[in-house]
Amino acid sequence: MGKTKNPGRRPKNSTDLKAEIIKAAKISFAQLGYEKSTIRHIAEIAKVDPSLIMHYYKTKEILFAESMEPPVEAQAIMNLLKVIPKETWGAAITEILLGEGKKTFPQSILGLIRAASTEEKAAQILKKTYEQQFLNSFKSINLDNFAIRSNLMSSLITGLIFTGEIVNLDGFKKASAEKKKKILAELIQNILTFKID
Amino acid sequence: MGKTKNPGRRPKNSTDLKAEIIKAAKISFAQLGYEKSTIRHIAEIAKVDPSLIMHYYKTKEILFAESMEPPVEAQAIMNLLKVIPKETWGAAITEILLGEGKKTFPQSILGLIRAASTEEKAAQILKKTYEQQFLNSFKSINLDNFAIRSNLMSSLITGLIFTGEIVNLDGFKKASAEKKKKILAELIQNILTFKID
DNA sequence: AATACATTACAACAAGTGTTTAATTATGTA
DNA sequence: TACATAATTAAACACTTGTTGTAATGTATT
Repeated sequence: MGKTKNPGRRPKNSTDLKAEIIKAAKISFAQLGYEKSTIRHIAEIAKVDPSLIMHYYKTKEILFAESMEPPVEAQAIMNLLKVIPKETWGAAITEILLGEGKKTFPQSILGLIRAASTEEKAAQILKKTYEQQFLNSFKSINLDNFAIRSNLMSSLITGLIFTGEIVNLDGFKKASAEKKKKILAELIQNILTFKID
Repeated sequence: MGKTKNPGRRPKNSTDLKAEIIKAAKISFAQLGYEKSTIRHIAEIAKVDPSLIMHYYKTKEILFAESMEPPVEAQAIMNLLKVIPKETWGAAITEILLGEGKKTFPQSILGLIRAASTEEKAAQILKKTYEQQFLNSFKSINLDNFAIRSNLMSSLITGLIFTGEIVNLDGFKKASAEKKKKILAELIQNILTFKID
């Protein structure tokens, strides 16, 4: 892996620098946001010449857009809610989000959140993500006040990631995996079932 | 208010451009974040020459720091919790946050949230704000798991503002003021009183 | 072997950035 | 009235940014 000092066409099975660039872009955008992620910096991470980035992706905006694929645990939630009893929703969704091995929320969404603050495009992707993930799911099972409840779900996830990863509050983060799950399940259950009207 | 085309010392009670600058900086940082808020743009809003900004505040970072005063409804919460019954906490805090005339969350905190994504300094201020506002309050009344619960409170506020103002989800925003209060009260009450251990 | 072409590198540009320097005007003070 | 000094501006500097132009080198194809 890495920079080849000399130019020239590479053999078919050499390192795919185009992929390397996207990988680097994802890391940089997630850590630094859009503006602070300079082409030169991304190039350095990918061990690539800056102009190579422009060669493959014509502009920084395109690079950004292509490195921001929305996370897709979407369908899982909808399918699940249809077949399990209401009282177990909280625990079930929690399992999707934090279950088996994942002790934190998906990293990809952190990048989206960070970038969304200043990049309209990121905000739009994030919106669509949440809508697919929650709004559509809740709507399809005819949950009352689904728009509000899905907003609250999105809000919960966003808030936890933001306060944990960006603001560096550790109250929730420091809790044991078990405790975290229990808490999250409780909150979600409440959001989905508390009486509104 | 406004730019005076000619240089020269102003009479004692002329418009205080220094204040005008901070006001413009707040607006710009809140709307655009740190990087996109150029000195020239801020100067334009304040109707002032860019170099005047550098004259009063030596660097952009200083200007940023001075325009980020933390919002201070802090004490109110703590004092309140001490004297009212547990069952009314949710409604009471809601009243502080959304009561009387304020139909949205304080604007100043939106700027902090937006900037925190890329500016460590803003993140720190936000952290301190939340700690003063919630953590200390909850601790002082010996609320069980106060660190977790205050993290959840911070998370709730952050999430609602972020999804509402940045991601542009409108499920919650579109609800009537009355409904909003009711929902917020319910969520807060749950966060503060649900059984953890 | 010749040629086309994909892949990379180097160097430079134009625009925008934060910042500095020097000059200009008006006020307060002696 | 004269002078020091605060308030403001205009112009430029040094640097970084995204981006481009051009050249070099290798692989695939014929």
